[in-house]
Amino acid sequence: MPKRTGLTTPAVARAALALLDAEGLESVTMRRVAAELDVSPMTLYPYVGDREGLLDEVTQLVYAEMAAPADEGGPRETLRTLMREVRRVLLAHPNALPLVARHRPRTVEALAFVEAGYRTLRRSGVPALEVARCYRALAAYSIGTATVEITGYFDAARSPGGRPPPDPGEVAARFPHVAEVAPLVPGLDDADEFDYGLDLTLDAFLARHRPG
Amino acid sequence: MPKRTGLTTPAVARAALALLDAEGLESVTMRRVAAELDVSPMTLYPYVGDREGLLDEVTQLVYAEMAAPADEGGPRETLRTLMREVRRVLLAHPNALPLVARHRPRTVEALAFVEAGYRTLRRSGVPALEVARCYRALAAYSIGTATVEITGYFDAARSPGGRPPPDPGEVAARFPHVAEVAPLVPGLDDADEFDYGLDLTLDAFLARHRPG
DNA sequence: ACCTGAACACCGTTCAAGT
DNA sequence: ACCTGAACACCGTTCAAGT
Repeated sequence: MPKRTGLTTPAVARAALALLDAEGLESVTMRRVAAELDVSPMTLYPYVGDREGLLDEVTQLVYAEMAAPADEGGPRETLRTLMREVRRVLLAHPNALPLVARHRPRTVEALAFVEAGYRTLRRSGVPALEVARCYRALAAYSIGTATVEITGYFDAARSPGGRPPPDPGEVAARFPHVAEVAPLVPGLDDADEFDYGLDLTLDAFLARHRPG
Repeated sequence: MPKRTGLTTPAVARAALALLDAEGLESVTMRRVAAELDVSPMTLYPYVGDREGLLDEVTQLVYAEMAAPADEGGPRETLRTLMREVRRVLLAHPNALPLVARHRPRTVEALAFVEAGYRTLRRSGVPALEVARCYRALAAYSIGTATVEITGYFDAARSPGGRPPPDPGEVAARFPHVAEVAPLVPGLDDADEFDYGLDLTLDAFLARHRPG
């Protein structure tokens, strides 16, 4: 639809992604993105619909960065490679995590990666309905583990505004197991835990569908 | 610290939670919550620090609604009950999901539930470090599955702003497995898939720590 | 000590107008 | 047809002032 500015939807999304990576989600405003592109804020609307439409386009760019794995080796290895690629891209765009959690892959560029996952499972003989279940579970796994890792869910330091935490002595007295175990959680290695949980899931799933 | 208004931090958080449930996260503004309590916006600041502090307090209220399970039966049953309780509360406050994803349990009221989970595993003989790993994995599982379920991640209808989706014919031609499998995903039963994935994880985890 | 009003520096989006 | 400026109805937060 546009002409005079030479703008395109992906160009707008790319400017927004750069802003997202550099300054965070709350800095991705229609006005800031427009300023970055040297146009008036209202110019963006025909290209992206509204702010949430822009954020969806940004999410599609992130999905498009996930490279489909080569289709060699067993399904277990291929899916592991695929899931590590998801983790790699999400860690490269940590501020995009809330967007990935609410916009699924939709464009041709983004769906190539999804196709690879479905194809791997179907070719190894898993029925279509079971592939759907596995895909849903792996999507949840990606989002959940990335959230825990990226937000620093268990990092002690984060106490964002509000009241100070309750007296540690009181916590220790009332919740002895929290006192014992909680300090161990932030010391876990993110990559190790990712592989650990993924292997549990993949092993259990593929065992149910072993040919014969 | 306050006096003349009779306000307390939990009272402010309760007003904010009511607004969150009724109108969504973007309606939970300092000005709206203050209006609900018939005070000036600036009155809230001593009670909650800033907006994110208020949202953290709201999150603690949500965690506090998760009832600790009775400590009877095996760890598998107790953890299953506990995880279903997490799901129940998150579905009761769907708009709180992004908050749960960035604020962990912190208050005495919220930690009682966490203590129950740790205690169950420790009492059944799992070493503390392994309990930490299991807790981290279950937190990720809760957040991931709740995200997929609550946001309607796979529902076809959601196309939030932006361009129309690509031509379905083109998608089917280029991505035959997407065309075959993707329509099956939204038909899955959320509760069934929750239990399915949870059982996979718990079975695999507890098998590694069976006494003897 | 506790609360507030005005002000500052922002938002997304509508709408009428410009080229 | 494409782009824009002004305006509307909001934000969070700072600060000086009131009681």
